[in-house]
Amino acid sequence: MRADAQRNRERILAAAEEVFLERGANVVLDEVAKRAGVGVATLYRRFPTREDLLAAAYSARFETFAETSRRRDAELDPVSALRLYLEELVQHTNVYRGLAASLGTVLQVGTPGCAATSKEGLRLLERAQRAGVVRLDVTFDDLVCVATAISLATGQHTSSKVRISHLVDMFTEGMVVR
Amino acid sequence: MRADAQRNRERILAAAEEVFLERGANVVLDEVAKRAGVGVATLYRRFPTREDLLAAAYSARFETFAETSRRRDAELDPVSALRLYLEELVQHTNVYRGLAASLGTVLQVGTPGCAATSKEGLRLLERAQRAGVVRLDVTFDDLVCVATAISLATGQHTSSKVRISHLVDMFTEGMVVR
DNA sequence: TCCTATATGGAGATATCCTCCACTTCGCAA
DNA sequence: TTGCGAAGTGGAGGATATCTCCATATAGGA
Repeated sequence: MRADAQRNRERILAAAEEVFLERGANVVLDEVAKRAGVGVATLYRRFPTREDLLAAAYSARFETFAETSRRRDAELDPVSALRLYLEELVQHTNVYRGLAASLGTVLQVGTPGCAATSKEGLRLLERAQRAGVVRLDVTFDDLVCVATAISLATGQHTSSKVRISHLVDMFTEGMVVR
Repeated sequence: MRADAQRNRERILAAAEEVFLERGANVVLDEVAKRAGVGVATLYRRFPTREDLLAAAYSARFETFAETSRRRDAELDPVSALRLYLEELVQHTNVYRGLAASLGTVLQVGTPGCAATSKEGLRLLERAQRAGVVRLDVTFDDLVCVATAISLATGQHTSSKVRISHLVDMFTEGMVVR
């Protein structure tokens, strides 16, 4: 990519981050372009769909999230690790209002951060399954569905950390082998 | 309501049912008006928002659904009844492609069928809670969010009865007292 | 039959998405 | 350096969708 294009790409991501934070994941994209000081065409050329932009804007956060999770691996038993992963995934999803409904799509976009997050989730899931503490019929997509449900249930109202934690507990219990 | 207005209302609902089934819940509403042989203004006057129209068009189905659920009350234990309710709610939601995202709003619109469905869900939930088999901190809104998430996760692909059932199981497990 | 509250339709104002293309800029090769 | 082709750009405007305004029509009671 040409240097100027790269520069614009970064400006767009910075603007997207700001605008999504302020006004949610469903803002008019012209607003993002304007804030980035760039034409809409440039934005659409680089990020053909809203999900592409969301995934890219969120990539860095997701990257950090995955890395953090990976790093504390040894400290937690498989179920606690999975539980915490889910809780943090929901919290991240709630950062952009309206992201919940697209979480599945966004995670599939394949941005480095999204890929890392999916990979880490899968790793934790499989670890727990190998340890025989989580049901074998649970898939990573199921986890995403759980995170979506919790995010939908808690996203509207101002971040109720307690309630998120509560719901995560509840549904993690549902996945545990008894 | 004047007789001609009533007639038009019914035509709009019949057209909406057809069009939503064929092309999903996000079709252009002009299409519905055209098929009903009515101006758009008439449609918007009667159903100010898409959700109003969806709720009205879906009212009959939801009515039947609630009634069916109510009728088999004696045959099932509280958890099985709740589980089946959830599964059927998701299946109904998937009938109109794209309805999932509006499920919460639609259920709140207060059409007779929607009200009956909410009421029945709440009844089943409270019955299970009184029987001490479902956690007391689960609300009806949580159920709706779960149904929405499952519907979002399964709605795109056809023939996902197995997957729906699996996800419903998982979430139900989580809500059960152990 | 008349009269008016009620209802109608479709043109068009408004909003959003996305593309086209004339023009600009980068950066390599000579 | 400079020239030049490939890469990139912006914003006007087409396409699509939503929703309203208001001149006109009509049901149905008096």
